[in-house]
Amino acid sequence: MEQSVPEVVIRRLPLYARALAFLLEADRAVISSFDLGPMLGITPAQIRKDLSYFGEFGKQGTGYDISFLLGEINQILGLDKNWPMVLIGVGKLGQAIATYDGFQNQGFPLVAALESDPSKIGQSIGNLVVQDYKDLSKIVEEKNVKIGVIAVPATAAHQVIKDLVDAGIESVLNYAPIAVNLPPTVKIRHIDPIVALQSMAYHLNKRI
Amino acid sequence: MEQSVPEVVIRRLPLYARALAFLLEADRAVISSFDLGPMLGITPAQIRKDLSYFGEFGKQGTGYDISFLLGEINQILGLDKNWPMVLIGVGKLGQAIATYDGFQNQGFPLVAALESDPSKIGQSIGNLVVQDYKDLSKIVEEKNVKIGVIAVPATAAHQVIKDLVDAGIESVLNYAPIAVNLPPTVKIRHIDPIVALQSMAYHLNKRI
DNA sequence: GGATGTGAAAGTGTTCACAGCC
DNA sequence: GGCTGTGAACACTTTCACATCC
Repeated sequence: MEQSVPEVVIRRLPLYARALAFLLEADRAVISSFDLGPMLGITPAQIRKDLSYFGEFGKQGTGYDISFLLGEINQILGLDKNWPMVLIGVGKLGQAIATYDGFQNQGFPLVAALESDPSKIGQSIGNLVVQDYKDLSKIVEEKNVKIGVIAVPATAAHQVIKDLVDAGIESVLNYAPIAVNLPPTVKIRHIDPIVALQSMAYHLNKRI
Repeated sequence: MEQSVPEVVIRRLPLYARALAFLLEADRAVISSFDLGPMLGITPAQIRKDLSYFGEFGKQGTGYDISFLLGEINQILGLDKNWPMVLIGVGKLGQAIATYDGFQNQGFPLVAALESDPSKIGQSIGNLVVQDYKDLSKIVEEKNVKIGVIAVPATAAHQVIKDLVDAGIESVLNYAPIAVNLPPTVKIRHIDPIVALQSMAYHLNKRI
């Protein structure tokens, strides 16, 4: 049962949740680790091991009840709750983020969009009115925000991350092309297509 | 010297390259692993170990010549070359991708944008004219494309990935919310902010 | 029979610590 | 003195293989 759960395991849980949601949608009721594994490119043993960190969810000889397991994973991840987010930066990228409805739909609604450029403050994007970056702390506190989304230029990103942490943010979704050193209490995930491409380029380059 | 290089190491090289480029921009000439590590949240020992897979680039007592090391890493990753890419899907996300100039600037130019929706074929986005998805293989061959970028809905993504592989694509940058099982000769990287958020939600949820 | 859950084994990746060099 | 490069030690992750249960 529950010991300290490896970070890699936590990163795979969302993939399980998504696959289970898909199967449920397709009216499947039960799935075994042997059938789920190939769908995700993960070995059946790994799926079973991963789930064993949190409990015993399957039935021997049968597999996992999809609806039940999905509910359990959603609860483990906290996806049964809403996690309001604040967006920093409403340039081109920030606007794309603000008008993407996937965040809202998946329980991660943007509740504020902040900018320091005065010419942008007061503008509407999506269903938000752009607010002054200076009000960050106030907004984070008032709306009980734990997640910050960074869509500012690389040059500004380090300062913004510092400010977010000072304001009490505990998780950062970072679209700026930078690396950072944070206290382990603050989690960060980088959305960085260039870095992704560069690591694939290595493999392409090898073949020549 | 060079043995088989762990995949994690290859994924860190782009971060080293970016940091070195930044330092070079700031007119720094030399850096030690002890100074570079904290910038990236990576231990100095790891940086040295990573680089040791490819050769000996530093000077004892001094550190690394930034310009030289950057050049070496760029060469290892193949960033001294251009890697043309083909985009599949020109919906909202596809359009954002097509008009983002970072790909072009970093040596990953989009050379074609494909769609199967006839109403979109012929439209201009960025500096491209949307072409028929049916011509995928032809375009990949003619323009010697090795990288495909997927910006289609989840429901279509599996088929598109199959088609890309059949057309000879070796690397996939996937923006669709799916997981896949591919032969190890084909590399894939997922850009998936929801999955990133969900794994952070776990840590937020734990504290409650 | 067919699948889970899990210790033990194998395999990877990271850190240590120090000889060697500038 | 200061820093690299690297075997060896350690830590973490995955896979195996099997007892257990439906």
